[in-house]
Amino acid sequence: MSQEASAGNQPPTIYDVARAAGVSIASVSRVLNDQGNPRADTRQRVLAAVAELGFVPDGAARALSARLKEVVGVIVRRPQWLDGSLFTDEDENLQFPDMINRGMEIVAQRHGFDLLIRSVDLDEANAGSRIFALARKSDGIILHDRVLDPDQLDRLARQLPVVTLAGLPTATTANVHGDNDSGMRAVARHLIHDHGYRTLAYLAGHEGSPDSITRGRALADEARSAGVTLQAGDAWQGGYQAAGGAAAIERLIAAGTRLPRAIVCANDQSAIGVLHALAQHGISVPGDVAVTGFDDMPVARHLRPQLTSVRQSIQDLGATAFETLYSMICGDGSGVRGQDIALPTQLVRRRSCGCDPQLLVPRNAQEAG
Amino acid sequence: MSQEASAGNQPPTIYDVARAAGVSIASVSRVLNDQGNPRADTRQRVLAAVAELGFVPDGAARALSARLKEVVGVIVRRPQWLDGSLFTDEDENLQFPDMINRGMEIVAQRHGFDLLIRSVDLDEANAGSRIFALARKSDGIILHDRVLDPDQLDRLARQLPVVTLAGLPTATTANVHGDNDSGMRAVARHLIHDHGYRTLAYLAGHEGSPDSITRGRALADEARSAGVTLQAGDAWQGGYQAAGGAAAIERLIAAGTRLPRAIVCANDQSAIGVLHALAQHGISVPGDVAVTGFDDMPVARHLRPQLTSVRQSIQDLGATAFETLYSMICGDGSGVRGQDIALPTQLVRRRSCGCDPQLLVPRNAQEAG
DNA sequence: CCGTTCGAAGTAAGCGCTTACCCGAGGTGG
DNA sequence: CCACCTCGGGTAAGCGCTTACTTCGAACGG
Repeated sequence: MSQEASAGNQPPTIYDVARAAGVSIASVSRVLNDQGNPRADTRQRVLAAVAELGFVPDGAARALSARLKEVVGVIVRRPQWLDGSLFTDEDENLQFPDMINRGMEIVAQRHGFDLLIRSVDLDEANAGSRIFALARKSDGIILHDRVLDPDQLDRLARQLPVVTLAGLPTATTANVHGDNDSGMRAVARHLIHDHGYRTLAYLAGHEGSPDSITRGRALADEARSAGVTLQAGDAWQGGYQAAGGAAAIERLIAAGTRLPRAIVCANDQSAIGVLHALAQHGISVPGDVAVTGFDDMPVARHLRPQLTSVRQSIQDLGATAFETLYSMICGDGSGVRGQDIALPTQLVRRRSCGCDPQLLVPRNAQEAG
Repeated sequence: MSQEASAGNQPPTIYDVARAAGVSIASVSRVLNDQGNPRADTRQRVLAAVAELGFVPDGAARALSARLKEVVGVIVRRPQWLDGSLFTDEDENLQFPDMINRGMEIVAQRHGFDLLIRSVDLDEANAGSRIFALARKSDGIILHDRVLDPDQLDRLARQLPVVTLAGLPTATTANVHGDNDSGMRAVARHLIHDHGYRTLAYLAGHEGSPDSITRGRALADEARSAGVTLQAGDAWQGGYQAAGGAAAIERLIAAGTRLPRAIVCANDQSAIGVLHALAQHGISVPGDVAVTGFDDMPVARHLRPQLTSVRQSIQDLGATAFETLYSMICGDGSGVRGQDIALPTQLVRRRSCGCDPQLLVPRNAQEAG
């Protein structure tokens, strides 16, 4: 309590502690890191001095010396803004990555790690260099959503452990994603067999997204084998965003296209836009057109009608990504490099697909899932 | 491209660059930091070597030497979980802090800073020490939502710059918050004078929250001067959470309490719970009871009925907090310490208060706000 | 009783940068 | 023509830790 008297104080260093305890800085370090076995009284004196001074080791010095920063960098892709639309204020687009980050953070804490979060515009010219710069502040990197081309990814992975989310694994990186295939097949079978819909459409996410591609492919496959019609392609691009979903529907209606019986959206966000556009035109959901999402974001159950979606345990996605990265940082991680880790998904039936929630499992059981 | 041949390479150091360029490490450092005026050819050689090797300086070494980590720590309060409720999966509670963080991050980027994010349970015994530990990895700290008691806050602020969000300023810290007072007064006047409601209730946020207290006080003041009844107190605690809002309404209905004409919620999140509970009991909103929120989260406009709320520019809150902290870190910051910075708020009228959106300003203008 | 061993604690060498300081070459004025 | 100044660039001293290596004292056996 003594030398913190005046404001603007520098925090105490290990030297201050050593002096106060009457030992060398090496002893202080040993006590703090449980190395060697100090005599009981030495230990006591050090601990007392630490408590007295409120000493906490400086992160940078520790990192430099121990070659471990206890920080992992996270790169989030900032959505490009679609101007002039109803959904200009698309902050909510980031809810999905934010929830994933939350999952990482909770697990990271258990290992004494923190997350250094940086977002990048994809069209940003130097996105790559900003990612490499973050790398030098971290022990490992988690990349959301395909932010680096394969060459650069490879170069990055050579320097430090890298895990991707919803990307593609490489020889040196691991990838974590929801089980898109079985999730989407469950949606498709439900719409086709349980509801008997014969015309479907797939509103895709952004181009090149492995998630979107896999989901689309699974849906197409199920549609084909059931012999039902599937619309997809250029007219059906939602870009994972509400504005994109709404715009797609507007264009289709303006073009006089006959809408399919059910619209399967690549994620919940774009489904929100679809629901909104349909409502604007007085088209009833699910009466005229059924709509489904993917992700089961918390907002899905607050929509009218409540949105049928595919639940991924979003926090698990983050937690798994972190654990995988951690094993590469601290263990040898040889077992995980190159792996593609799929987490289970589960169809959540609500009103928007045509189901009557009253007839389903009791609400609490369903919601608690 | 030469020494990155094999996997698992260490990134190049400043020594590698110096050797490649045939200069000393000091020259490399000078070129990279624009110190002194190196001869043109020296500069060229260094830059070429940097590009060739893909050199990026190590963050820890730079931080240790320059006494600047270019990192600010952010402490978010993790919500305590309310078990067994419909809203168990309250991930969305973190949407508000996440959006604030987004605002910080965007501004931080412009200054080359990154955010180190850590969440704490309030009931966690060592929340304080975890915050102090984060401090040693950062150049400054931003505290969301009252996570530290005044004594510890003061001790922390002695060691490094601190800005609080929705807290209270101290002699050495600055605080940033939305203008709760005028926002809430706008809600109150609208409900009382425009709609003529004569019985109101205030569903409070969590205890001790300065935001909640200020909002409640403003509402009470307006109610008093208009001579209308205001219910508040123990029965009207929502804890800022949907589950809390729903539970409060359930308890009131179970107790046979007659509901007021309008329920003013401390935030949008708890309003969601209120809307839900009212719907469960077949109570019409806004026909029987009007409901308002606060914050104008993106989800507010997707609710049925759309939620009347008070818009705060959430990202501005974060951006302002960062800029304030930055001026304390890099400038002298003497001007901002002790300040309480209020950002403007704006009433957004939607359906849930009884307004007919069709009669209001055109949708796009309103939504784009 | 002395040589040996063992273990606790001190000494010092980095970790990869920034920067104060110094040196030497070139240009100026007396 | 020499003393002096300028300025680009090298040398080296840290920044605050961790840890390999060393030292020293106590305990032990022969």
